[in-house]
Amino acid sequence: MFDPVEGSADFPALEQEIGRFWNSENIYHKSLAARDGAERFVFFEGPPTANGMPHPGHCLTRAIKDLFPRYRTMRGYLCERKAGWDTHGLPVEVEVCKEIGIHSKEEIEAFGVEPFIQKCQASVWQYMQQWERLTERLGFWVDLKKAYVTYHQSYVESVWWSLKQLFDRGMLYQGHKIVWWWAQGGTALSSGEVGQGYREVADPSAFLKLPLLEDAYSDTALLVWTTTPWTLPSNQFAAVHPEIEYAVVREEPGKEKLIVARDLVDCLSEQFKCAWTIESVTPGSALVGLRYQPPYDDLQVAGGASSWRVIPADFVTTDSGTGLVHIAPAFGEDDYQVLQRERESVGESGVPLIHCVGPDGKFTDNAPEFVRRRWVKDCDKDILRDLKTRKLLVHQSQYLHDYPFCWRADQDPLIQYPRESWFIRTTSCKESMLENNRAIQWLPGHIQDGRMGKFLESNVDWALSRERYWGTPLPIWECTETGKQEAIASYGELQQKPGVCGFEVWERAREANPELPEDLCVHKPYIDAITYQSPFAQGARMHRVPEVIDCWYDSGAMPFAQWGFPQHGVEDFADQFPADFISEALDQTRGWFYSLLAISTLLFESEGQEATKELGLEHPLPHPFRNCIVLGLMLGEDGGKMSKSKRNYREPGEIFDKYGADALRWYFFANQPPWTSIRYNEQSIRESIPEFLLRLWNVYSFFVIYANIDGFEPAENFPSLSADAFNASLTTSTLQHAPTYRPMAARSELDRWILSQLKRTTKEVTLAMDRYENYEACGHLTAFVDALSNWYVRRSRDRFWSGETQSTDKIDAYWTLYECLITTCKLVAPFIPFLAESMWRNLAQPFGKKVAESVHLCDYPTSEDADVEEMLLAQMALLREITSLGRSARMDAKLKVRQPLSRVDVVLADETHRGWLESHAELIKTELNVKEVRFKQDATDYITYQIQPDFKRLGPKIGPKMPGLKKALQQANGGQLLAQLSAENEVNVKVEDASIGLTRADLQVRLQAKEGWAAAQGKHCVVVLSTELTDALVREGLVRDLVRVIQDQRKELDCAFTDRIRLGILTTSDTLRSAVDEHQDYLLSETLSQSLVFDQLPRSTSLETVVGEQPLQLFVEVIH
RNA sequence: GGGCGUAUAGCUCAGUUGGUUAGAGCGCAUCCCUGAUAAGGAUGAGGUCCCUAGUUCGAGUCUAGGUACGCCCA
Repeated sequence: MFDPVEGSADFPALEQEIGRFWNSENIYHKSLAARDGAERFVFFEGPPTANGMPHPGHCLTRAIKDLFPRYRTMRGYLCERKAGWDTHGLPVEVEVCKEIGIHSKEEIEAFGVEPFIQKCQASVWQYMQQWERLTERLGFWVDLKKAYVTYHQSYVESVWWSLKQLFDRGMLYQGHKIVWWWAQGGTALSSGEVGQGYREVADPSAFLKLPLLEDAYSDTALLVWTTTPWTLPSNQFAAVHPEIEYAVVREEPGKEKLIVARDLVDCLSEQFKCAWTIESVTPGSALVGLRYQPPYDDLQVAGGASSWRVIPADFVTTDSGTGLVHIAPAFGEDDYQVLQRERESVGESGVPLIHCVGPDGKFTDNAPEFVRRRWVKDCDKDILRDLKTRKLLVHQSQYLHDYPFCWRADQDPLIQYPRESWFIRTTSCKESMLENNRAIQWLPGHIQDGRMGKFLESNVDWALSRERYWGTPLPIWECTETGKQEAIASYGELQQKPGVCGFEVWERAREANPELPEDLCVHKPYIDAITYQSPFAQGARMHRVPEVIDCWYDSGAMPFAQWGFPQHGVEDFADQFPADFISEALDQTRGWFYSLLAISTLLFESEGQEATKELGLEHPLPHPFRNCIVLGLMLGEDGGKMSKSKRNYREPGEIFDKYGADALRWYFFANQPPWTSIRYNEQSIRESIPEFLLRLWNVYSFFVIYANIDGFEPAENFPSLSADAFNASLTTSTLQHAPTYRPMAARSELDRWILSQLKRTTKEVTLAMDRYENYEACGHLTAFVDALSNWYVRRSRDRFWSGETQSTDKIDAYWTLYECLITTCKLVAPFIPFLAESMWRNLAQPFGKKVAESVHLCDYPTSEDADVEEMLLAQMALLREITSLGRSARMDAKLKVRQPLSRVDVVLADETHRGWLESHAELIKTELNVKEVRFKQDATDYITYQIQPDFKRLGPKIGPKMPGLKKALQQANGGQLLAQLSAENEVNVKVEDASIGLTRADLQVRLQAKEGWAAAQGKHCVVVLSTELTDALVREGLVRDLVRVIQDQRKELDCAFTDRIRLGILTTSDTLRSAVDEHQDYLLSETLSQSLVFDQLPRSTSLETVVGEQPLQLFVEVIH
């Protein structure tokens, strides 16, 4: 006996129960143990941060991350799934600041770095429970207990180790970086944060003169444009494009001359409402080197001789401005690079950075007196007024553009500002990164050359350091005397240093609070306290530099840091690198995907190869991952970004409770390829249930109901097989030992058909999944379940209902359906693990402990080509088309299926399968409720043949003659043409004076039903109905209709399937009465009636109704 | 402003190396089935394949330009 199955499934409840089973029986770990020693399938978990609520987007990521490891495990690979948590970074600090109600770095310092860090550590786990619940409820199998955590000491030390490698190889260096700076908060913002804060503002737009100091250009000034007047006191250069032409213009004789790009002369003079005449034209290159009078010369610096000159720059355009660009290297990325280049050409010390703004965003004492100590943006107006009085301002207006503000304090504009920063020389391994990138299989493919490729091409050195608190401390110690630096790879290494001290700060903290996690000892401020004797100078001490690192580096280091490599996990790392599969959303291209690639390439190539060899690693040029599915972004129900405040999505928890995790998973996998951005939509999730889950469930439930009624016991009298011979996944090779099991070849055609279909599906699904194409795989599964439900089961119902419980045919049907279901639940297990498990547990249960206790411990089905009867599949498809067309024709003629008809004629476009179809006339008759089926070859009475060239075949041969041929064939008599073809094998068609010889293969034939027939045409055939109704047919139809009414009534009366009834019919219709007389036996047996009278039945319910057009009163009495 | 992507039925989305009648599900309409039954099934209506130009015998598909939206970067 199988456990009875509910007709209407409660998937959420079922899933909870399965989840408990997995937990209590440790199924995940058993699935690993079962693959012990097998080839690995390596999966890396991109660590989410647990200090934000998980939302539907995370469900997609986690569903995909679950699908392929499950699939591969069933395919025989060992796939460990180690969870991970990203715990460092600014977002954590911001959360904590919010909690204690502070903002700036000063306030953090005042609050105390120590308590602040402790709060950060605690805050990291704020939403841990929600994450764990979601992970479990979704069925994402991942080892949460062994999760790697980026703030853990072992992780931090692993990161330190890698940074020391880089430092020792000169790949880690200090330099300046122009950052977006939040002056009020005293911190740089990451690009992501800056991106959030752009909004349109009106800034001043000023055109001003920079008078040239060269004799050859007396009384001439450069005209430059700026939208940030506050940067003018820091002006250092004026840039021109060497290949642009510049014009010297003058408004009227005697007045001063101006230099602007020639192409902009008209546009600017119009804007300024002045009439310029061009005096001369010169290429930009001729202007290079000219000295000019800066707007402010308060910053005369010794040795700054090369400043305040015209320099060449490629980024200068004539799209806006004047074609001459004011350069303030302190306040612009491009500008800063100009300075760097100048420094390279004249020697580092030659060109100091002109700079008169403090980190607080206020002018320093180097600035002109009237702006000192004032917030720079407030000084724009005063600076312009000052320029005006000095007659340097040519024109002034407003300029609308996007400008970034602080995302936390949206009144604070950000400014670009130079900061001392640590860099990783990623540009030195750009080529290797590109090479690695090419070795990765990206899905979708365009990421490779597109977003990732382009990003790598424009690679700049990685700005690693952050002037923050909660992050992996940069493990560099610096000599107080000489400034010389060295990198440290572990806490232990530090403890070994001569004259080391400062551990007491940590120890005191630990004493004061024994609960404090040990891991904090490698964090600020404790680590900062540790100093040691300098090896570089007698008596000097080594102090750590204050910075922490970019948390993207943390995540990119996970391939080795998750194991604590190289202090621990050397073998684990060797075994599980690189990854076979990773997946995250598109936004990780420049995030995790890049950090993985960059770190892996940096560490393990060139010099690193030596270390690689020493450590026994096999991969000289690693691509840290082989296959990467880049998920599309998930949008809210309104097509906009998902946003909590807009409430444009459902919480995952709600979805799980209402529809279940399988429904959500199937929606993700089967509705679109995962890389398209999808619109999260509750409706579609709901629809994935009847479309697939419920259909499968219904077949399963059908099987269980009847198997139990008929006592079908697959394990009954099963021979005792050795453990080797008995496959715990219940494959054919095992089932075939059952005494009543007959080989596929011996079974009926329908059985062979569905089993062929099953095997083909298995093959297609496997091929698709091996290519990481879940969407395609789901398509095949949907088609199979449809075939199983809507053709196999439907066509087989009579066999299951037959009274001969032990007939071979019936038992074949059970075995066929059983095998289909057993295999299907293995096929769908990676996709909808809960439902699959529930089915498996029940279906396999008769075999007891010999079978796998979980479907996820099974081997994935495989198929042999030889078992697929391709011909049969094609024939059955044609048969289904014929019945479908027959129904269509009936619909047109308004003849319902219950009304028997005398005949259908089927005209085939291709005669290949005619013989087979003729032998299946019986089936067509039943499906279409007709008395006779005729296959006709010549059917010109009701068919016209439309002949078209086979474009694909003839295109290359006849090319331009195609339209002519098409027309000629259209006009020809199709029937004749085909007749001629079958007689002579070739016909000649005249096209534009040429004659083209055509064979049957060169043509495509379409059939078209002529008007006036109840006919329907498909791709391969036309079905024509005989619509003539004889009295006998009408009578038969009436009885079938009557049967339906009686069956309705049985249902109304809550009859059990086996209840017998008595019938009474009162009617004035002779037609109906004679119809009933004629078909009485049929009527009685169909409705399980013991008797029929044309009279009332006293103790019964009655029903007034109409059958056909005949009114009657029906009496049904249930016999108890 | 630059890069990448997307645009196909009322909605959500497919659409193979270019092949001439563009598909699915939902919704809608009409109907069927009634021993899987608060399910199931059939049929139908519904399309300027974003626009313009080009390449080609042939373009939803390739090229160029444009429009709208999204993401990334500024």
